[in-house]
Amino acid sequence: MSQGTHSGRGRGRPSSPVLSRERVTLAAIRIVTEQGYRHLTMAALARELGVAASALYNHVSSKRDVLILLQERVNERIDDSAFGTEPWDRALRQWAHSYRRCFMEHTALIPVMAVLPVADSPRTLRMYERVTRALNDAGIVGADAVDIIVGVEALVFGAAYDASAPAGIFDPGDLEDMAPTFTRFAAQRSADPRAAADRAFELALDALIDGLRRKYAA
Amino acid sequence: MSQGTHSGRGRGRPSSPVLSRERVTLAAIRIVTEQGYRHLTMAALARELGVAASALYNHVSSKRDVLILLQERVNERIDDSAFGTEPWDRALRQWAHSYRRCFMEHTALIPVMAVLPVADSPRTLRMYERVTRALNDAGIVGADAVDIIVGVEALVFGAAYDASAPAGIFDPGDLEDMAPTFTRFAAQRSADPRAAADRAFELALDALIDGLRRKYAA
DNA sequence: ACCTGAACACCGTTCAAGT
DNA sequence: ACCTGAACACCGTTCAAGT
Repeated sequence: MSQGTHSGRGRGRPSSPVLSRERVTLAAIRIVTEQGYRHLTMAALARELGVAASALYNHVSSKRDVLILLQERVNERIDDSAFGTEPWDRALRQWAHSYRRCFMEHTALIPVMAVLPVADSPRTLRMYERVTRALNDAGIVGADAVDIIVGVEALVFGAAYDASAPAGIFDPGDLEDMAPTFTRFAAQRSADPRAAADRAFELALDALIDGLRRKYAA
Repeated sequence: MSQGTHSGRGRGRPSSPVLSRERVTLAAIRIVTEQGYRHLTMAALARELGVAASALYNHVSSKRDVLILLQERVNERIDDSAFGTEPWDRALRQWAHSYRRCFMEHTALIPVMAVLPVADSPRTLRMYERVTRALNDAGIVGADAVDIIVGVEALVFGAAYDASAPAGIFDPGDLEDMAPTFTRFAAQRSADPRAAADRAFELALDALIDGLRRKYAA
């Protein structure tokens, strides 16, 4: 579970090492933002850092480990501050919006993130604690509070995929005759697919939260 | 877009070919159900069919193409029949449940499915038409109808991931002190994580649909 | 038209050897 | 402790050659 040989604080020669988990993480972020996840390979990571690929394994245990490091950084930017100031329903809404925005450009992390034990991600755990506490203060306790987190997260992940989809996925092409009603209703989508994805998410999220509000009304 | 050299209906010698898109699909399903997606490689697929890996490329254009074929088969089993008989809100609920059940064991297909143009998937398009039509009959028209599909789908995909997660992902381990409230609320989850995932999905879906029902009340 | 066999350009990961 | 270089066991895909 706990990997990561930390650099030399002991005595002995001070031959300060080139690599560290921190450096690996930063290099990974650079590659991902500049070239995309397709180009994030152990070889590319090593090249970016000016070392042999095998050297990376002194600091991370696998490529999955690198993805977890990356996920931790992305998670850091999710804004959950509203849980301190706003009523729970408004805070939940703001949190979900920020959450989705963070993962829209990082859908490659979703399969990792969605099944990652919280024990391996302190940031995530801290976030969950904050949300749970706010729900608790609002009278939503026990399994229900966790279920709400899980449910909202599910919508967020799915919506992040949708937002990352290429334009025109709802264009039926030459299959139009098969789905005349859908084609007609989906036509506007092609104009601004990004805005359409935003609206779809907002519609679902607002309905979800409205349903929750009603269920847990004070 | 249209690949797939169909087998010989013409004259010439009847040297009936070994492969076909159908056979490739069936072999892929066999591998996936018996060994899991990790083992689905072009080499394994070829071995299963008793041919060279390069032979596959006479029938599919890429591995992604195989995954699309697979997705088409999984999609086939989603039950949308309730849209013919039940009120739209109940039908939506039943559809979402079936949808999630189908993709729980096929989360590997979600990244493909979520960004796949409907023009490449007749089954999906037909399903969308059916849902749209039912919503239309209930007075929900235009972009909203498509947004509802997209929103429900997002929740379904995210929830499918959650349901496929290994047991104990909400166990904080030695980080318990960091999140006491969350730990307490999540404790029950470890007993039966499958049932917990089901409940979380149901809670979110019911809230979502309740919110929609209220918004589009007749 | 459809298949084989060899080859290509990659992957992630391991490990003996060095300092 | 940390790095290199070589090697391993794979990937997906292409293509000339056969029938």
